[in-house]
Amino acid sequence: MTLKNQSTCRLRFAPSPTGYLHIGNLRTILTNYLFARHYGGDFIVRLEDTDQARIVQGAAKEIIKSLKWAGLEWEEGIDLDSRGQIVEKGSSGPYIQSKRLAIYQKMAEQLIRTDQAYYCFCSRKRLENMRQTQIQRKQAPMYDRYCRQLTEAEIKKKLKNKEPYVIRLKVAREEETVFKDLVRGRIRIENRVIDDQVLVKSDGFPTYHLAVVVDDHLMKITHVFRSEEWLPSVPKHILIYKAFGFKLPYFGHLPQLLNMNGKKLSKRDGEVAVKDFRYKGYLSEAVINYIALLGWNPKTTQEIFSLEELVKQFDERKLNKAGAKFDYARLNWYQAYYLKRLTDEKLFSWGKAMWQRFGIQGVEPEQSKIEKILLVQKQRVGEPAQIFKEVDYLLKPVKYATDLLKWKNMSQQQVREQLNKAWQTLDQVKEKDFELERIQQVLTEAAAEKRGEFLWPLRVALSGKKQSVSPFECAWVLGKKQSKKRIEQALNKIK
RNA sequence: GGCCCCAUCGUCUAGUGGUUAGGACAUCAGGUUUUCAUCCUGAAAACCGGGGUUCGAUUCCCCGUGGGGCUGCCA
Repeated sequence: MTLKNQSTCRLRFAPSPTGYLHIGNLRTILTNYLFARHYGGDFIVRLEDTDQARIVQGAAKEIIKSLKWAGLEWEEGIDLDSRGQIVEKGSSGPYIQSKRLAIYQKMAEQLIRTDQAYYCFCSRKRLENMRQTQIQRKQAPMYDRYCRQLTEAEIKKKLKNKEPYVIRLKVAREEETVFKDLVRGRIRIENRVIDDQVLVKSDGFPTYHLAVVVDDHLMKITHVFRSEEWLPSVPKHILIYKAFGFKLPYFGHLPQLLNMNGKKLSKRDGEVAVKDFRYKGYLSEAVINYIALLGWNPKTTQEIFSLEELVKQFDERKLNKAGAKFDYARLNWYQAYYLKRLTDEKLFSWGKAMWQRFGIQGVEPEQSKIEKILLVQKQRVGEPAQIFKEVDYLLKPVKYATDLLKWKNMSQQQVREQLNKAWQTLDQVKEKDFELERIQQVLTEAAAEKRGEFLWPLRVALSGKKQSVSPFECAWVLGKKQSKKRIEQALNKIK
């Protein structure tokens, strides 16, 4: 039933520019993307800006940026040009719904001509009163179809008087809608629970229901994966498809992303915008890998997937039905995994941006020092935003209690001897040889059997901390001069 | 209220009409290490409940329960 080895499948992502791209939304997009790529089809990005009141300036651009950050590519739809302006590409456009109003109007009128839709002149007040009465009577709130009974003459008169109207779909309530969902299998809904859906609003804009059907048809969309909140709307869509005589696409309704309390993941649960993950330093590889496995898995024990690997292994039959809780701990594990494996080039460019956001105020280290810190810290993971703060002792002067220099029951005299030895050892390394490997080698040799006695005071002298990165790494990052100076300062403290 | 969807360790999940119910994250313990982290080893940890079908149900069916969603001139 789903096409295999067919190059003509076309899938889309159709965001509303009402806010930033939500992480749950990215997961849904990813499913569409993986399906399109796996079967060699097209991926399209269309803007659904039919709710004029809720449009947020700049949201569309931000959404596109998030998609690009995630590493997704598409052949048709809206995109950003080199100056960051929204442009359109592809031959099925326009891809912005507000530019397609004439199309929807024409299609809606066609439904009226064929007696499958009708004008409704009911005021919002009447609708609201009706709804309240129905709720009080414990009835399902639904339009009472008052305007279905209007005569031809009445309608003409009202239109002539420019009375505001909407266009509603005529739903045959005695029938039932049955369809096969790609994720959930057979679903049956009785039409008596389906309202005479508004297709065109009084401002002339289509509702989602009309626009999505018309556009998906005109843009030849073959498969639609979307969040399960759309499941109850499917009969409406199918009814519209049938009213037009359009061929149905395949639908697949994906479970939602939940917070750790099992509720729909929302802003209250922390930052859920894709751009926030990016800002905080999460790598797109980690985010993609993690969310791909929320609701889908390969049925093997493989946990690590690149985007390419996901495309290759994608199988819509392996999509899950149950909602998945978003667990930051697991995302962090992926983050650690990918951070460690970043090429130096990528690590440095990532780190540069991280320093700009989360660097230490009042300190402006050389680029090479930041790079050394990155190389050290990538092994130690933790919160991306803490990467520099965790090692602030390498960037700022240190303060510590003299006693901290003592390893177990060492005497001051012993500490002094060990620090002197460390100083001399480092002093003998030439400036140009002052690399991590060399430092580790000479210090380890100098320590011989007494690693604790030698390395602990040295590490404290260099870091001022009970817990820190290794003394080798401290010395390497600080450089020869700074390292010697810190050892001297430690020696002064125990005079 | 009505309708729809869902249900395996704390979390993401694998799996089967008969399994020691598997893996990963997190947790805990031990090891490595100058400390912390990493890393290695190990442990604890689950089939929502009740009926039915069956020689036998976590698995199939029904009913509950719980959770989620929809019920807008939002999407």
